[in-house]
Amino acid sequence: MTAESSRITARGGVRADARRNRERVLVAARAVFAEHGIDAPMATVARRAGVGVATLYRHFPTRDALVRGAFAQQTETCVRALAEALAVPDPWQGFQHLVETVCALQREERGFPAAFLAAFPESTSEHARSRQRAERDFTTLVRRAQASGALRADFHPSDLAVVLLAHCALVTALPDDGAASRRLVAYLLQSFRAGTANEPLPPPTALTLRSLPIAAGNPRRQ
Amino acid sequence: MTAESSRITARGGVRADARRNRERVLVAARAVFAEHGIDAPMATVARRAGVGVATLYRHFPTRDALVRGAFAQQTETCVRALAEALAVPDPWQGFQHLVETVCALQREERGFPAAFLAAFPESTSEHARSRQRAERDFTTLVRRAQASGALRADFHPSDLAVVLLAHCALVTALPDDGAASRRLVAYLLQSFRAGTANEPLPPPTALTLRSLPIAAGNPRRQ
DNA sequence: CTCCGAACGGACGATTGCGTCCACCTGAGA
DNA sequence: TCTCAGGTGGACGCAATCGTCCGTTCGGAG
Repeated sequence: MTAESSRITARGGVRADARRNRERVLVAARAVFAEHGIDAPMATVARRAGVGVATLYRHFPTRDALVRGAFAQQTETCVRALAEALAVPDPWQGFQHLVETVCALQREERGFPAAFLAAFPESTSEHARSRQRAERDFTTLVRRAQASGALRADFHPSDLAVVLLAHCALVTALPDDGAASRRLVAYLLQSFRAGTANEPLPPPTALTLRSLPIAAGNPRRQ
Repeated sequence: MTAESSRITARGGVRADARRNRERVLVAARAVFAEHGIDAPMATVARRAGVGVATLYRHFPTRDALVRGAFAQQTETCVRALAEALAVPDPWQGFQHLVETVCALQREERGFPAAFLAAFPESTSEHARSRQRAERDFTTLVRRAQASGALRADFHPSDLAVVLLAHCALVTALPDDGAASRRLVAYLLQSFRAGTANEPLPPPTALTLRSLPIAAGNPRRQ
């Protein structure tokens, strides 16, 4: 009965203030990651959330856990987008929808791209499974679009990774309104489309060659 | 005469061992930056060069100075590529040559992309001038290619920055043989070409969605 | 060969971030 | 209201990196 009583203390067995703090930490984490990148000090997140460091560590033992928690919702959206894409009748539109949705997500939630690409290194078997499944579904989407003749035959599913990786850099490096991102995506989608002429593009960016973005080197995390 | 005598001590007024060490530091810096990213500890560079930390700092007071020194040659190559591109008779080929050369450089010398994009924030007026000039020349190259009808009319010079930034991420993140890079560049160049059908692509990468590259967040350097 | 000062290497203090420990506080069941 | 398990915050010890200081070494002019 001891277990019983303690488990019922509150909604889901977690004390109300604990649950509230967890939420505050997640909000703060998203804000801080967006502002300072995914490597921002844990203490910064804690301060922003108005909690102590220990509290943060109790809820999320590792930085990875925090990152995963912070962007769980966005990851969910990606999975949903894939399902939606497969549901769209026109194969090309489905493909386009997927690419644009994921890129838009990367664009809107700064910090998410890196989190997304961090790729759940070890992760639970559940994550591995869902990821594997996403890959299979995407391949299906590609084959379907190619069969319809709208997607060029030599497009390879791995090209999606190339696109996302490249696009990631853009949105991470630019404090931008997203013009650069939209432009890159438009260029690429036009290349992906089987043998078409050029279509209109979104407006160009205000970048100059002597522009600001300092792309910090990327030490291999080991 | 004191100035005279000290200035003539050696080739260029610098002691022989000093000049030798400077060179060793530069070589080490390129190697270390390529391996661990541009944020690698200064001490690592010093150790690799077989010199003390102080020596490193004496030759290059700041990390920026070191980075700039290490990749001066590559920067020079970029400038030369631009001149070459303008010299090519066929405007499209000139344009293509430039994009491919710069991207190849980014690909070959890992660490250089970030350095290149670091964009000499303040830098000497000389650097500023040479950069401004590069921009002007590139615009000329673009206009010429557009006038010939080979480059799509809505290509904007700022798109080069978009390409380089995106491409930078790819080569920085992937320990790759360059397949992804070549593929991205090919896709983009096809999009840039005015109203053409698809042309053959380099082979796809071996990336999977659950792939390795961890794109570290990129805290705005401040 | 002798001597001077430029160049050298390594130690050092300062700064910053990480993750844990412990004493205090509080929500909620009795 | 009372009680206490679980929650909380901040201080702390540890590790990594930075940039400087200082005593020593060695190139090269006379």
